[in-house]
Amino acid sequence: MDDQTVDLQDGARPTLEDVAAHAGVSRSTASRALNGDTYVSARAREKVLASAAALGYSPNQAARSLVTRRTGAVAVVLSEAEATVLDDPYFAIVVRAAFRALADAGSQMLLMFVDSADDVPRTVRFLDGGHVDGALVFASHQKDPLPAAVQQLRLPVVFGGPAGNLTSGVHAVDFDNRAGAAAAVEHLIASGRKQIAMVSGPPDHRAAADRLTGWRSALTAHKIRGTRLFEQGDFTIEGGRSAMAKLLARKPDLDAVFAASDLMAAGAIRELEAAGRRIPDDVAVIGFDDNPVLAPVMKPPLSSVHQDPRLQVRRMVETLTALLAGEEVTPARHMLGVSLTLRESG
Amino acid sequence: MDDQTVDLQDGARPTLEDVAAHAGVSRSTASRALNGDTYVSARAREKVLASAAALGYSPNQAARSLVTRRTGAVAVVLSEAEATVLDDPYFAIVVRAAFRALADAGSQMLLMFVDSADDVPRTVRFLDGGHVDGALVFASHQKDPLPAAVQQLRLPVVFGGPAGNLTSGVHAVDFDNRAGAAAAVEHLIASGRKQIAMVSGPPDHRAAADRLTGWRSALTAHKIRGTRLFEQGDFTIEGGRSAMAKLLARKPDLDAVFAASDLMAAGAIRELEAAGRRIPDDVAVIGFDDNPVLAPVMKPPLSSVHQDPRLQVRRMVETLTALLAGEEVTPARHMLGVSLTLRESG
DNA sequence: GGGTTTTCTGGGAGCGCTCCCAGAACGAAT
DNA sequence: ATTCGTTCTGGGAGCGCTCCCAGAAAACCC
Repeated sequence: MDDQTVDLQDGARPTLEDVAAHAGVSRSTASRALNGDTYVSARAREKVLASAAALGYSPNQAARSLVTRRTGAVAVVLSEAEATVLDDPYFAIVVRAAFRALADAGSQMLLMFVDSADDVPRTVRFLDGGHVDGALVFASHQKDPLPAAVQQLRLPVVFGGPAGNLTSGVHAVDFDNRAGAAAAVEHLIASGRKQIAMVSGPPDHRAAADRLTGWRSALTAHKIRGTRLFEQGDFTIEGGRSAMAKLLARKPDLDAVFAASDLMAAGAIRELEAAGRRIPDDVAVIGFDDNPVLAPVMKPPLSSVHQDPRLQVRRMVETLTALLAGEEVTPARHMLGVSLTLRESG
Repeated sequence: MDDQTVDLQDGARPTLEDVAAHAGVSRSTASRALNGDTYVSARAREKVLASAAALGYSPNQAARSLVTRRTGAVAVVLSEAEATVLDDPYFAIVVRAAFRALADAGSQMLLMFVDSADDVPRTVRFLDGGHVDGALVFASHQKDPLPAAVQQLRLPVVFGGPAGNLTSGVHAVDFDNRAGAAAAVEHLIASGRKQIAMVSGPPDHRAAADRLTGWRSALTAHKIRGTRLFEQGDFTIEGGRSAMAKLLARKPDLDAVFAASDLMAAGAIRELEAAGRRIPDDVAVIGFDDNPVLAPVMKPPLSSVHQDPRLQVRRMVETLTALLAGEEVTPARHMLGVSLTLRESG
């Protein structure tokens, strides 16, 4: 028995030194054994591992990151109004998927919300403070100052969706909003609809703008007039409803509506029904997002453009992981395809 | 000008030493000035602050926590099936509120999900690893092994809702599920309903069990029979729907349903309508949670038992903060009141 | 004025870890 | 045996910070 007796204060956490003493080796050897380094004899490794288990050792992360300059944590930043984050299951899915993907990559997820421009300095300071190794940033508004500020930092960052108004030099994983919108409109046209209105989103919102562009381009591609038959909503049910009301006032005989989000589609449907229109008989409705808690359970079930946030997050984490590993990754906007999920509404 | 010239490697982060040199004071004084300690002359404080700003200094968190034994991070652990977390905006609200409350308390939020029992050891190891100062744990299932495991650790923990099967010795902030359920049933009774069925939740789910008890006790308090007229759902729309189908088969002339969640209430309503019942004329329906994205927008708008997750989280953070400050807090289950929000469904 | 208290300052130690380096141990080749 | 290379080990330095302590400086008292 060459184990040494090590007496620990009862409340104290064992240190590497304690493990080493218990195993009868030096601190260096213990460190090497624990970290799987080369040049450790099988005998020493075994003893160290056993001692670590016996003492219930777990390394002090602070001490380790002080010397390795790695924290093992990645920030996930959601720069979005509170209501949006709450109403939209997209973010719940993203957060969830990010946790998984990061955990698999050996990192912890530090979740941060940015509500208003006031929060930006605080957030930037934190990100710059060496608390995290990298960041995944979701900022869909063009006016959002966060992306530009974050990009200044020497911190690996991957954006989800648009990166504010940054167009080049950034790592981003986005959906092909334009193609998705076009696909929805193409379907409406193919099924014989003539007056295809749109409930658009805030023009400041990049994805919303792209969806509007997709709608418009599909119409023009088919030489259909009425590319101004759109009204702006704010991604809420109420906003969708009032936009729909305006559209009905402008064009009572419209026979289809494409909404830039499922929530707005829900509002539009409510307004249409209040106005006595049957769906999809009188008016077909297609949404965007394929909101899993909304689209399938609506009455009628909502057709919607489907996107896969989990895939998006996985791609983002892959990119960030490569960046953290020091690989040379050329900054690029990675485009993810979307598809049309047809249900009963259109 | 008594500032000293400090040359930094261009990529290097300035250290406290750099700031001190730039300000012409010692490292100790710089530290005191930056941390707002006592006994620093106004002159020195100003110079240090100016130098820190000029150099863009931000303290190395690892070095600081190595000596202070504080990480400045708090884990928020959601031990819940993935689907539940996604479908239920309660968690989005909780996460959001926790971020705010913790940020206000000067802590970062480390969000962790525990999907299955397999995740428990990993999570416990992490929490025990000194990465966080404390934890807020949400674990609503009685069989969940996490609470007991976490409670073993010498880590300040506050539970949200039930703490698995732990009943005493824990800090917890819970809602008065029983009283809420009873209030809903009381209202149904008062408005003349005679056959009040219930769509309950999984018996393993503490809150669900309490809601069932509340329903039952309200019935017996009014000497109403039929305390076995309940069917179990699983907190999903589909589960609510099939439970409702069973209830209708058992008692076609029931005139009210209390559901242990809004999602199940939604399923119940769908089934009731499919069976030709009008709501609330034929059957009154009351849910639980007052799900903000669901209850107000349902057709008809759903009456529901309202609870305030934000308040819950704030209380939890208050308790944790006190614990972290070393205050002696007697472990207790803090009960939060709930209220009945009446809309059109019942 | 000397003495005492209060305010302020700088140096040293040390938190627990990783990494570098010199040297020991061990085998294989001369 | 002697040399050489490889494998393995322990000690020392240092990451950037906070805290303790001794001592300097200022302020206040008789």
